[in-house]
Amino acid sequence: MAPEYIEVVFNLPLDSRFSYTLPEGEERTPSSVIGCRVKAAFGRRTLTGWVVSTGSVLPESVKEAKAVEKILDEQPLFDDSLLKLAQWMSGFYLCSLGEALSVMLPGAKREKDLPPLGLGGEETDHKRVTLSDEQAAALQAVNEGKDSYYYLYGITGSGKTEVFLRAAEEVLSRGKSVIFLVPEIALTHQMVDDLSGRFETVPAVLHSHLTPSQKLKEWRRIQSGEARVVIGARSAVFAPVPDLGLVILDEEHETSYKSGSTPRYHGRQLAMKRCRMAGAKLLMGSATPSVEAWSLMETGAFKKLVLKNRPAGGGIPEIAVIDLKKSKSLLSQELIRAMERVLQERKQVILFLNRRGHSYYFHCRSCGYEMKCKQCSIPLTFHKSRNRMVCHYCGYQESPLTQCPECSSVDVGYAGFGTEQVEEQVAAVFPDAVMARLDTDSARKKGVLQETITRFKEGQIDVLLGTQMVAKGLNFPGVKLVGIVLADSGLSLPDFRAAERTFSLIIQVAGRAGRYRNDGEVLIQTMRPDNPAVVYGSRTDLESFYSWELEQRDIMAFPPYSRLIRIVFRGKQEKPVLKAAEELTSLFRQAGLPDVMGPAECPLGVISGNYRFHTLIRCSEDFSGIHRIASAIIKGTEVPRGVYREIDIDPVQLL
DNA sequence: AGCACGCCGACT
DNA sequence: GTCGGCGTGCTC
Repeated sequence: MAPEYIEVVFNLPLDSRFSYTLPEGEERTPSSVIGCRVKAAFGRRTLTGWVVSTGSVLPESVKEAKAVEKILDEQPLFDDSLLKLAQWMSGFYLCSLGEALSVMLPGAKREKDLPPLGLGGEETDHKRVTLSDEQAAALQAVNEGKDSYYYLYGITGSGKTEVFLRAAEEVLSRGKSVIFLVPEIALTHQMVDDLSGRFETVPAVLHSHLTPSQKLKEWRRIQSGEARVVIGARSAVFAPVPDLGLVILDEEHETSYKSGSTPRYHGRQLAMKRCRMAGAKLLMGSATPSVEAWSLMETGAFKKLVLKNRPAGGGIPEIAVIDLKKSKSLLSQELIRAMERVLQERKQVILFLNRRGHSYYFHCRSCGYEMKCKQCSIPLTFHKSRNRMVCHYCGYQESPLTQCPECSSVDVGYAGFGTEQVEEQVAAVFPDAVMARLDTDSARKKGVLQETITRFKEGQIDVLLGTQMVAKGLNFPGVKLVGIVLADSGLSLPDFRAAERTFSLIIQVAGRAGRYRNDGEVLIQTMRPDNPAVVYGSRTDLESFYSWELEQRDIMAFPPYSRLIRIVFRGKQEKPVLKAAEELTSLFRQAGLPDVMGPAECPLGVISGNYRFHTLIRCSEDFSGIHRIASAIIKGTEVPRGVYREIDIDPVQLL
């Protein structure tokens, strides 16, 4: 008997499917609309949902199915393989099927004609370079190997991108498609420029800043097989390519591959799963692999391919560590002298500052009182240009104090530093240097980012002062000196990955300096010159760092020697939040889960007025067994009103 | 997640 | 007498 009903899921935390009939006069069959969106009455409102299956019978409790108001798509948006992937996501990350589908193609509205994206970038000339021996060997290994997962571990400037492109060409020549993942949206444009003209098809671009109609337009171009190369950030791993041959995941170590909201999926994990389901290959790459990836290379789960040399020249820069404890100023004499030298040669300088918050706070010099956000538990950051104290979590602002509320001392003021203060000092020491700032604040204004980068590339700027974003994938030929103003600013975070992040930052930043020249110079200022992340980072000694870090992880039974399941509870009232956390945690313990930690206050105990507690389940063995038990317990419990629960499988941030 | 219904407290 | 608090239950 042909099925009569369509089964629909919604973007709600509900596990059930809801049966509907097709609208009056609909000529399509139920099974032909699987993968389409529908507009349907749901309770007292009308929602958009996804058709995920068909049915011949209604559940016992349902008297009569309503008809769907409208089928929104002519053709399905998801095929069977993507529905299966969504199903897997829902089970693994503990979200509903509707939530999983909604992150795969969020906010898509109606279809209309738009010019395809991906054009308009400057055409780079694609002179065909000859591959070095190790590039050729890596390429051959990927093209001809039998493994599913490949890792291209190569120093900055060793030509990873060229290997990626050749591997993509090979796959395209066999009539298959390629998904190319980059860690953030800003890098998609650069990658589109690099790829345009290189392949016959205009690459499709997918990321969360596209408008819904743009997104849908690209989605259709991919589905139809017109665009066989897809470039995008995390969510592009769901691109509906009909015949997937290869997923490339650039800068594998980047934490932006992990989603920060439900479902908290990891792009690398999904790429692995999708490749396995499609029989495709996954090619990852980085100069500083994540500790997990390193460990998987050692076990052979990832086929390790190494690029040791820089075909375009440029050596490993000289890296000097400066102990900032001995310096009175945040610009040490050594750094100032190095800058003088470089600027005199008319070469460029990048000054790198790790984070803007934390390091620029307002305090009382008599009693140590520190201004903190009343809503969040973190220190307020002083913004001199606006003379305001700002919370970087909730946006709360107030004026700086003139007197200490604790001890009434008037000896209060700001300490530590942010880009603004570094800017001031540089301006004082080098009044003739042209300086620009590149951080999330200044990049918020549209076009400022691109303009600054262009001006810097053209040599109109002498000193570029930046945060995180300067470290990533931007190539500046004129840079001779890179200074890391305070390398260890992340080390005091209560996070087991702090050392890994600091180390990878030093290596990535240092890679900027020597990219195009042999005489690149790197200065690392630090309060902890003896910390292994700093020591091994300054020697570019990756082997030693990973071996030391893996030993620490082993001792502490942290990933990759275990896997974590984190459950966060939050709410405006502390008591019910803690109570809910305690109840679930004791259920975990009663079920005999071996390694349950918590509940404990989160390192950021209050954010935007919400109290936060978390419980960690550490799985040193039998992850899937523990995952199954924990899932059942979580699904079998409810949280009271006003308390919110978030599940994070394989968390990367524990704040 | 919403949105309704429903059952007890202080107010024009 | 009612307006409104948020506990509980349901959505095909």
